[in-house]
Amino acid sequence: MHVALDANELVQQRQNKLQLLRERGLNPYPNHYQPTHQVVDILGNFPALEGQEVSVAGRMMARREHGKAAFADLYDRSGRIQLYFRQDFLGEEAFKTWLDLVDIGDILGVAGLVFKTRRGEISLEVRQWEILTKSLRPLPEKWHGLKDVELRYRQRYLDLIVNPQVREVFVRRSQIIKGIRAFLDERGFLEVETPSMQPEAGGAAARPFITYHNALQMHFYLRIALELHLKRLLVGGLERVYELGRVFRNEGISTRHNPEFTMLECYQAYADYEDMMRLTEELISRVAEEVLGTTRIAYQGEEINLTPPWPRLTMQEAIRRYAGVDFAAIDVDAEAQEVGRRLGIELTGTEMRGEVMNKVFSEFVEQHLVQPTFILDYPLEISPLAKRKEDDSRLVYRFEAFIACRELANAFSELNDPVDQRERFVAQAEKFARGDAEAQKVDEDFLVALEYGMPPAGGLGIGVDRLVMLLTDSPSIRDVILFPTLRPRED
RNA sequence: GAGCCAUUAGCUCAGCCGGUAGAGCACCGGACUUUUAAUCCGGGUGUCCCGGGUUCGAGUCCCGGAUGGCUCACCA
Repeated sequence: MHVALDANELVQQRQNKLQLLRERGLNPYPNHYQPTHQVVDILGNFPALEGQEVSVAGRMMARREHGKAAFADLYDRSGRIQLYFRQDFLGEEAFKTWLDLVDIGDILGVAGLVFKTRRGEISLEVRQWEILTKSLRPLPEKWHGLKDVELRYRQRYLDLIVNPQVREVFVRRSQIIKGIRAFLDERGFLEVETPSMQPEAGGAAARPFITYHNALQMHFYLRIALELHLKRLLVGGLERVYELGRVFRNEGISTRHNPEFTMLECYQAYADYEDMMRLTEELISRVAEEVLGTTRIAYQGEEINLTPPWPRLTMQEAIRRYAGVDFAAIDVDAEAQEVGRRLGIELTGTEMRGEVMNKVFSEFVEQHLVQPTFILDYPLEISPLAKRKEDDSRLVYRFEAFIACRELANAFSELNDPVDQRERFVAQAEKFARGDAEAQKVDEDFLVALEYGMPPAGGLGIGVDRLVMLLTDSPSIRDVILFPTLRPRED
């Protein structure tokens, strides 16, 4: 891939042209160019601009030669405009130089008169042109675009140049994130930033990345969640906070998992998980409405209706419905394992009741949750940071939102009892000691914060990349991350 | 981490049963002053992913490796 610059003839030809430009006194990399218009301004204001002189800057992407005249396509960030070059308008020398020394892919500034061709296309009759950047490598083909997915990810700039749909996805991603901010800001949430490098990685069940700080002579973990620091801010009285932040999980890569990804977490004092359900469905439907103009979307051929309210189903009901077993009647771990095995689930024999429940859920229920659905009341064993239910101490006030069979949001009434929290951490630490690399450890610093008193609160986490996938109809998370994690290529 | 698939010109791809490398676009030379996948004439530009092996002969068959994709595992 890292072909030496002189490796092939096409590059050599361009380098020769670069040299010739310099010899003719043209700077192939000038410092400055000030276009008067963007392409979209010209296309959108043709009646007012017809016959006027304007200038635009952008990348030349196609050329159609006709002897002593030629057409070219110029793209800027707003769109494409056709350029018309004529020898008798430019003079023989300027015309020939453009013809001989400018290539597809070069970045140009052009000034000329706005007109419409015989075929009705708004175009620019070029009176002056200058090269703004000489391109030394040939671009991928215009008709088929760049298809090689490996090149698309490794050289995303090429993907963006030649595949216009790709740009659309990332424009939309930006709009989605802006929409999330606007929604939360309106409701009085304060956007904050918390550390990415932490002495312990907590707040989720995941293996962390480790890094090393030289001056402090110690290891840090890259965060796997935003949770524990945001809750410290509730203790501090901020009451409504959110962070849109990158988190890092040292796990496998798939169409739904990138090692670094973007999470939204928000926390609201004096709210519970019911409030967070309403917040979740309002947030997602509102963002869809803003970005797509509708809450009825298509994802990979499925019609999905995001209009609130979304149906709610407890995890036990869902399992009863789709797997035909009733965990409410099961109390001991061994009995739960027996039920799991009968359903064909592989178990090691160390699973607790709630862990079996979760496996059964994943295996039998998730595949049915195409339309937005809240699954509520999760087992306590797999929810060490959520508040215990008052009417069933085996469960917690927690829900996940599923859309298109995928977990999109995870939320709960936050556990603020420091004694209970310590016990949960200890249980997690025991699992870690038994070899569960994803279990959490006791976060003493966080416990001290809770001991000062955290108000009752609801918290919500949303996988932003997965939301963007949903709203851009993208099948892979790599389609919504500009530079997804890849193994570096050895040469 | 496992299974399957892919890797051939700058890009998109073909290449049969093993016989010495092909197309379109791009590019180079020529013609052409309103074309738009411009057109017409001429030109193939290559580490067939890498390394071994089998064979008279390997893009093709076998083994190993690299990278990527999909599925699975992992991801409460």
